[in-house]
Amino acid sequence: MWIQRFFFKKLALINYFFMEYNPNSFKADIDLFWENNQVYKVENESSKPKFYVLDMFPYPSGAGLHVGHPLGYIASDIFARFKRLQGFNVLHPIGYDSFGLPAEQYAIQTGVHPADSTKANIATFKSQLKKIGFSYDWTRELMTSDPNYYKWTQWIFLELFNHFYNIKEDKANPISDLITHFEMHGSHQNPGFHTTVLEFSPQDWKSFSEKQKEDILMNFRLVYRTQGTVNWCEELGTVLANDEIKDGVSERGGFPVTKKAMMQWSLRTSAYAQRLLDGLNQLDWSEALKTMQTHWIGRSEGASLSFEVKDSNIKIPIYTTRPDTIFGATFVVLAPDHDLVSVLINPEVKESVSAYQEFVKSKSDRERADGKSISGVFTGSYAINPFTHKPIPIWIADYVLKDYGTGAIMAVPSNDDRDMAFAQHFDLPIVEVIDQSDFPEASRQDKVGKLQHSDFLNGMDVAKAIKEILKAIEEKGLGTRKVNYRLRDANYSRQRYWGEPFPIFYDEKGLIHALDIHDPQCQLPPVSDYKPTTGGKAPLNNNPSWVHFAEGKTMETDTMPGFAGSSWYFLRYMDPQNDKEAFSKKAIDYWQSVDLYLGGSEHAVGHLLYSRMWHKFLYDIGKVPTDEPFKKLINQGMIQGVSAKIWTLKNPLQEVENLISINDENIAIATSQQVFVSADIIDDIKALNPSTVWLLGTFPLDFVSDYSHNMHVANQEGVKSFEKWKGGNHIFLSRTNEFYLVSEVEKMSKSKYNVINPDDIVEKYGADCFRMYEMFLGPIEQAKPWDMQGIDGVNKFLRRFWTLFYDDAGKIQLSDAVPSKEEDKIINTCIKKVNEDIEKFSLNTCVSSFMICVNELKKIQSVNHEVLRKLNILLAPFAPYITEHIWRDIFGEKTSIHALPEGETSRYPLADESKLVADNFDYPICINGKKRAILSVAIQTDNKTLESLAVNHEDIVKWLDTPIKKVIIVPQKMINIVI
RNA sequence: GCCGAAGUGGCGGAAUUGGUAGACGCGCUGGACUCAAAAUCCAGUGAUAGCAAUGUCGUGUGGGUUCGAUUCCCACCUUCGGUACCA
Repeated sequence: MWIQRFFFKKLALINYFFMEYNPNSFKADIDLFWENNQVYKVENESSKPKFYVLDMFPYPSGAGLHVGHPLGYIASDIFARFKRLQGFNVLHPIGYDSFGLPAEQYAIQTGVHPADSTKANIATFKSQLKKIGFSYDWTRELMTSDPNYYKWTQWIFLELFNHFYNIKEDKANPISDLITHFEMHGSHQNPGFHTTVLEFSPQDWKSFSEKQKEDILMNFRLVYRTQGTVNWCEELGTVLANDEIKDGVSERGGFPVTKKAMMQWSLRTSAYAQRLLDGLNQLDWSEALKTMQTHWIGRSEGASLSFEVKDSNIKIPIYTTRPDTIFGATFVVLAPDHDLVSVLINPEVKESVSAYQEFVKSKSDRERADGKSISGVFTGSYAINPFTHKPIPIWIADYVLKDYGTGAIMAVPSNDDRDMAFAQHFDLPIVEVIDQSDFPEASRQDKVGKLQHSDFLNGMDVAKAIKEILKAIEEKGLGTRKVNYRLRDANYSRQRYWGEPFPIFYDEKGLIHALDIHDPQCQLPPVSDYKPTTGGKAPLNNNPSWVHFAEGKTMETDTMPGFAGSSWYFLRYMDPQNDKEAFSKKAIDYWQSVDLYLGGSEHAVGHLLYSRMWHKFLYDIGKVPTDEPFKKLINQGMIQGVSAKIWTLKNPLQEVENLISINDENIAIATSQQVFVSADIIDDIKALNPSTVWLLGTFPLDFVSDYSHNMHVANQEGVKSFEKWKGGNHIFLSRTNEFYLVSEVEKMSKSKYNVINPDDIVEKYGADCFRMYEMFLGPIEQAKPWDMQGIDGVNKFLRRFWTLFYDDAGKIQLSDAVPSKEEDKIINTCIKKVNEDIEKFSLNTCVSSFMICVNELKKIQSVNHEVLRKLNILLAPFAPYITEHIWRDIFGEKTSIHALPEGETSRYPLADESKLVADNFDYPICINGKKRAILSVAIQTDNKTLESLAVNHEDIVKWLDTPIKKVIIVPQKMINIVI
């Protein structure tokens, strides 16, 4: 008997081995098949229409890929495969944004060259990506830190350097054109976009020294050198990026950060402000994203005018969007670092002014913003209001910024909250110039109301008053209408090692010279130390022989910012191996621009704005045929991690007494011991001692024994391993032998110990399941926490799909019969829905449709060859492995499901609408909008018959105790009876 | 503060231009198969009252428009993301 059983079991095992769905049994085979046949290799020439699907450039961090990263990659891969199956020649590349701070930080700590750690990180990243089955053309892989790539980043830099923005032609032109203009006409009517107004004649120009000429041209070049401010951290001896600063202090060490002026390279983004704004109209981006860019560019219309200083010939230029309120301008405020401050200060206030300037400098951006405190000092001088002719005091205050407008404002307390607050704080006069009594909801800055106390403007509404006052300002020659942009030029220098070196050196006179980008000197040299040298000089100074590479020549030692390499990488994918140019004309003429870009909204204004500006510039100089790089853009939401947090005391020693008393144990506590408290007793303790200061620490998820609770619970073993991992002795307070943690949803990050590695999921469930589950989680744009709970549903679906083709006996014999009416309906419903939803990027509902389709086919036990073949192709973009396997194993195909032979225009099934027409429709009959009955009728039934059927329906009659007022029939939707 | 997104069962989420709220999946409950378990299959599953038929309530809150509102309008509340005094 037991022998028989044994035999039987063994047989079952064999069966299991061959016929059960086991994704990992054929994965390697298919990966090899794809690679050997170069299924995803894309040519720059094709008779097929092109389509370019781009993924956001990943930074290859040491932590590797977590389940959040692939969300967008999977979605774009589905779309790329969908397009390919529709007969498009699809460019779908990947590469790495491999310059960046983490690698440099790692180098400082370990001495490992960033190139080496980056290489290792990329290898990990790539192996992880490969496991998920993306249809990338790996021959086009690139990384920004590769000299063969950044050579062309340097080339673009030099092109920018050698161009200026021609405001008359509204495009970038060679700087040589401008020089010619200066030689012939001097500065007069020059077409160059610039920051500082200069006046000189052609004779002046000729007499200028090389250095003077250079300085003038710097005012026009699209990348230029200027005095910029950086976040300086004295204790670390380094410049910090914004995201390295937390709450006004350095993230590492918590040292104070101040503003420091340094000569910096800067990118003249402001020249393109209007075009960047206008270009948004033609883009298929979400309105949310366009709004964000619009705000960032921040166009405002107003007037620029001058206020004369009393008893002086100095004029203060100001910018205002509310010229109508000028009669209410009761003081003038300058930025503390405004150039005119030094000449305006009265001797007796000199000290207090300079003290205030120092005070402002010491404040970080964050402090300026956070501390709502009002500060400022009086300069001792007065300006004359050009309309009231009254003297008004001139102040300096840090709420006015040097970089915006003219760095000076006319303050109108009645119509600006900050001016009002300032006036009240320093007891300055306030004149209410706008009567807003008709608009009780309006804030003081809203442009509504009637003018008062404003001479000839009295009685006008705001819109009219603005028009009139502008006319008056221009007639009197006080100023002009002016458009301003919030968008500022971008700092293009970094005092860092791991970035693109500038192809720039300085001669003995300090003149700037460009290097040939093919010169090996342009490559990033090794350094003895990755830390900055004293005085905030960039780490490249640690290689003196590179810096002083020739007699009298000194290299620029700053490096380019992260956005340099990532602002054009999508163009390089078109022609990645080209060593003659960044990309060939042929390649760009074929691929044009990106058709679909998928990425996170964190890049909304940074990367996406810089890329657009570079692209417009490349368009201006004739290198690209389009002036916008990304036609359609979809933002993917973040997949968040669920973190386990543990309560701990900020100041254990003081609090310990209370804690012990409730724990009923006599524990000796050393000062170094940390006390952790179970979340379920935290309230009790808080009640005992309200002054206790609590902190939430992170608790690695690996140690949590039970994932199913709302609140994580660690058992004793988990607590022990946590303690071991922490090192030292700690005290854990809990009522039971379990320890309660707090669960929190937040960004997945290594430091929060909440990272889920996709490798593990692929290993357990297969790549197809992982891909479909990520899509099934919800809409692509929405952020959502990663939760493994539902993955079984997708896994079950794939198994059921498999059993349409395989049973215990092996392959199922498919039937060549014409599909039944029911089969046709099931498959065409699914085809229709999936086609529509992929286009809409509603991929979660696609997965649902597949589930419904398989469930229904299963129910009627369909073995129809045609139907199942269609379904297999339909599913291929989502689950490339199982479908490729079935394609070959069941349908006996020799070439890949994703490789359309020449001549086949589209393989992706299209719905046959005629199969979807139903004979009957079940009308819900509602009474006053509430469903009361269902009426099943033939589809052609006319409204009159419907009405009489409805009002006589047995479930309806009993409701009709009052007369019918109206019957509303919406064909093939519903019937509503109004009583 | 401002800008943007979103609030629907125990959970993830579905629902065309306003037209049967809760598709699909998870979880849960019961059943079949099994010596048993797993897997699989079948049925049920918003709340509430009722043995049931069925009724009432129900899409963050309060109003409004409409024959009919998750969807449109107004006000408010909450959460998430971005941003920082932009004249």
